[in-house]
Amino acid sequence: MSVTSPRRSARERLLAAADELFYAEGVHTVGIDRVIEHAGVAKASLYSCFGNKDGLVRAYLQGRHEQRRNRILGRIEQHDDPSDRLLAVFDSLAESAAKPSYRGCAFYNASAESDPDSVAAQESAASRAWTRALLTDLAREAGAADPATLAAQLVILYDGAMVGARQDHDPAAVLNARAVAATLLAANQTPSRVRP
Amino acid sequence: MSVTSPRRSARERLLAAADELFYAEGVHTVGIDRVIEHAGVAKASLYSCFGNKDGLVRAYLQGRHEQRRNRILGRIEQHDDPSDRLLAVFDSLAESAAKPSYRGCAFYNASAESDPDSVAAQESAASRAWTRALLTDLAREAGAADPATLAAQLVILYDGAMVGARQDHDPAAVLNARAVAATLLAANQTPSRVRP
DNA sequence: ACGTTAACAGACAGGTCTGTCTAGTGTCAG
DNA sequence: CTGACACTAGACAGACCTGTCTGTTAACGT
Repeated sequence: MSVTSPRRSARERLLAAADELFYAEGVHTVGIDRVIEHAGVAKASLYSCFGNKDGLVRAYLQGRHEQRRNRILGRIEQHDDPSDRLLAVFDSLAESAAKPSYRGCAFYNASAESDPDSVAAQESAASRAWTRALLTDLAREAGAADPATLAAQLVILYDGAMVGARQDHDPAAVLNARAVAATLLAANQTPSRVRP
Repeated sequence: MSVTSPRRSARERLLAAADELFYAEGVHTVGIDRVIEHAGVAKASLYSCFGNKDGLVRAYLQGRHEQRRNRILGRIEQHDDPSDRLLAVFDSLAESAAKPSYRGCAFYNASAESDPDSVAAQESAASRAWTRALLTDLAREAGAADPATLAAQLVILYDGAMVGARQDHDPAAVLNARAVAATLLAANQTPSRVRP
């Protein structure tokens, strides 16, 4: 009884270990043996839970997507003003990029080491489609004259901020991107819809 | 006689093969055997020319940097107007991203599969520093009020365009980034310096 | 003619990686 | 008590990867 379990299940420990190691060092660099050692789990448990390494990679990326989604939606909900809600997406990224463990976009990193039709590419596409749809909705709600085009520009800023913060070891790129996003949004808003 | 050689040297063929395979499939995924087979070169020649695989990776990335540098500078020289010269950096990227073989930034891709103090990370930092300095100079010559800040924003757009064009298989991201860059430049230019 | 140099082909060692398999341990329901 | 279940430990096969080594061939300068 007490809590659900005195020790987390093998699956949970494997996912936690994969999340940490794959993100820090890359899905290709980190071998199965490293993951099971870090998780304190037998190899057979890994193959019983996830089938093969690709299955573990997929679960790792899906978990990353869900975490990111929850962080962003949580940030958005803290605001009422439509412009603030849109910019909250960048605030969420700023928070992530400020952590010492930040290593850029898990999806891009994973697909950079894999072939174009790999699990990583599939999950990356899904995650990008969600982000783009979210930004399009937020742009529309903020009164953008052309939500789709503005969202495309915001995606570029978001991607560029992720890359820059990682490669230059400097989260300031996210603040710069947020500032440009605010400028673009203001320029794109239909004046008649602006409330005093 | 005739041309310099009836056949390119082993070093040249190795670099060409490495450039093609490493860029298309990743420095980690592609093994030494694949490279020498594709180059039609003996393994001993590779180790004689480059010492080890890291040496080949370094030469591959340095070659990529030089090619990119030449492409960009060639584009810039085609223009006299300072704003056009700055935007030529994005035109050069648009040309690259339109090719079917485009796979994003070779430096980011290579460093995504390697540890933070690897050859890839070093060459990536060098290449990024060059790009940032170039954009700062071009921004200054175009009359930007704050060349350093504008360059930082342009780097974000450049990175974001590279990532977007790759992950979405759509070079339109570069055109969007170029449009935003033109807007930022116009907003940042000191009006007094504009010539009629 | 001769030595140097660059290049070739390919075997080999030593290591790592994925994935399978055997065998044993602990827990819990009925 | 018993059987199902989840898990552990670790050996193993087969593939692949880097780097070394041996031996051969061809061009070129002196």
